[in-house]
Amino acid sequence: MSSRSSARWEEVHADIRRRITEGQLRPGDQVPGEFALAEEHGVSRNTVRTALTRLTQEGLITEGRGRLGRTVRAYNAVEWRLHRDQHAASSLELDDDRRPELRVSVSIEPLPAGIASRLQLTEGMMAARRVQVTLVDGLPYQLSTSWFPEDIARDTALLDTEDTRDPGEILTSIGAAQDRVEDRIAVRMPSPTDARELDLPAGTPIAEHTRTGFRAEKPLRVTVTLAPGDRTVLAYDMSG
Amino acid sequence: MSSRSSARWEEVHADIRRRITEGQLRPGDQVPGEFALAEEHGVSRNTVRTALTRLTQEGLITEGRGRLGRTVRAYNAVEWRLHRDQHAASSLELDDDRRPELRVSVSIEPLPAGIASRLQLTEGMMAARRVQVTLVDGLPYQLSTSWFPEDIARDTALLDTEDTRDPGEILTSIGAAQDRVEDRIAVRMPSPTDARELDLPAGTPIAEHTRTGFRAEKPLRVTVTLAPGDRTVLAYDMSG
DNA sequence: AAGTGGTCTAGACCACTAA
DNA sequence: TAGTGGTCTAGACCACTTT
Repeated sequence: MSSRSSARWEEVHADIRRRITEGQLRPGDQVPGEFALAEEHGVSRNTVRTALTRLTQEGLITEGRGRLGRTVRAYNAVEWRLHRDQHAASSLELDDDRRPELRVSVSIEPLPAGIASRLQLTEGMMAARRVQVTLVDGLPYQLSTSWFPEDIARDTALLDTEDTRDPGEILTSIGAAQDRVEDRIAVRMPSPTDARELDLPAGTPIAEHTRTGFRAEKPLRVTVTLAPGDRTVLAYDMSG
Repeated sequence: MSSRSSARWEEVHADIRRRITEGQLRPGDQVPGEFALAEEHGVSRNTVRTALTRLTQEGLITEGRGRLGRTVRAYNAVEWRLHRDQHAASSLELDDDRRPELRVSVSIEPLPAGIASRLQLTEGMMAARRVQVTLVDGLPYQLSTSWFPEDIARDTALLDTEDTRDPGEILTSIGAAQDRVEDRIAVRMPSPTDARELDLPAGTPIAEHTRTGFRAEKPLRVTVTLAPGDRTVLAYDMSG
C-alpha cells in the first residue's frame, strides 16, 4: 500500500505536502516540530530534517527561528505590468494603501561583458549605471539595474537620483525616445548575493528580466530587473 | 581572516561556488568527492553533504549517481519567442540540427477553478483540454495545457491530435481569431509532479506562462505553459 | 526557562555505475 | 569490484525567541 519510493524521508515529505495542499495546514500555520514528526513517523530527527529541508527549498515552508518554529509560506504576488505604451514603462499593481518606495543611485562604471554585447559596445567601456530598488512595506520587490551609453546619459535626468520615473519615460523626456524594446526573461535560482540584496527566503526563484531599448536599431539602454517569484507576476498585455 | 558566518558547511559551500564562478571547475567537470572534501576541510562527511545539497538546490551542481559523482551543471537555454503577430503564436529558437517533437493529446474535462475564472465560466463545467508536450532531443522543453469552451472547440481542429500548430493559429483557421491576448508569467519551484513530468534536475525553477486569448472581450482560450528555467528564456519583442 | 530549529559528528549500510 | 553518492541513526551542543 502506497510509497512509490523507499526513502523514509519521502514519506514525511509527502505527508506534510499533502497536509498543505489539502488545506489541513494553511499559510501562516505552524508546521509540527521536528521531534514530534520524528516520533510520529518512527524515524530519527535527521530524517525528518531531510524532508523539511526539501520542503523549505521547494518554497512550501519557512525556515524556523526560535520558539516559533517553521510555518507554511504565504504567497501574495503582485502584478508587474510591462506596458507597450510609447515609453515601454512598467508598473506594480498594489493595493491602495500600499505605496512603493523607490531608491535610485547612479554611477559611472565599466561595462560588464553581458551588458556590453547588448548595447553593441565594448566590454570595459565606461557607461552610466542607474540602480533602482523598489521597496513595498520595507521589502525589496525589484532590483533594477539600467545601463546607458555615456554620450546619451551625460548631463541628463538619467543621472538624477531624485527622478524616479521609468527609464523609458526619462529617455523620452530628454529627446531620446525608444521606438522598440526587446524583453528576455530568464528564470533561475538566486546567487547568495541576490538572496541577500533581495532579502529572499530559501526556496525563492527569481525572474531576471532584461529589457533592451532601441532607437533606429541603435541600443539606447539595457535594464536588468530581478523580480522574486514570491512577490511578482509579470503581466504583458499583447493587444493589437 | 574571512568567513562572515560561523557555519562550517558554508565554508565548503563558498569554496565550491568560488571554484565554479572562477572557472576552476567548468560545466560538466566532476566535483570533488564527499570524502575528499571532508578531509580537505577537516569536517565530517555530513557537513560536506549539507554544502553540496545546497549547491544542488541552487542549480549549480548535479546530483550524483554511481561512480560518476557530481558534476557542474551546464546551462544552454533556448529562446522561446512569444510573438505579437495576428495569431499570438510562439516558437522555440533551435539550432538547425535540432528538431522539436510535438505530442498532442485531447480530452473533455471539468474546468478547474483557476482556469474557469479566466475563461469567465463556472468551475466544473465541461471544456476541451488540449495538452501539448514539446520534446527536444527527447527532453521535455515545454508542457502546455490549453482550455477551450466546449462550444468553440466542438467538431473543430482544436480536438485534432494530429494538428500541432499553435492554439492561436488553429483558432484563426476555424474562424475564431483572437484580437487580444493577456500573458501572466509566474516564477516558482516545481511540484514533485511537475518535476517528474518535465524530467527536472533538482534546483530547477520553472516559469508558468498563462496566456488568455480574447475575441471582443470574450475569452476564447487559456493556455498554461510550464517552461523549465534551465531550458528556456522567454523572449518578447515589443516593437511599437 | 523551555522549546524550537541549526549545526555537527562518527559511524553504518545500501544502490548505483564505470572500469 | 571499487568508489561514488543516498539514506539513516543516535546522540551532542548551540542560538534564538516566546512565555
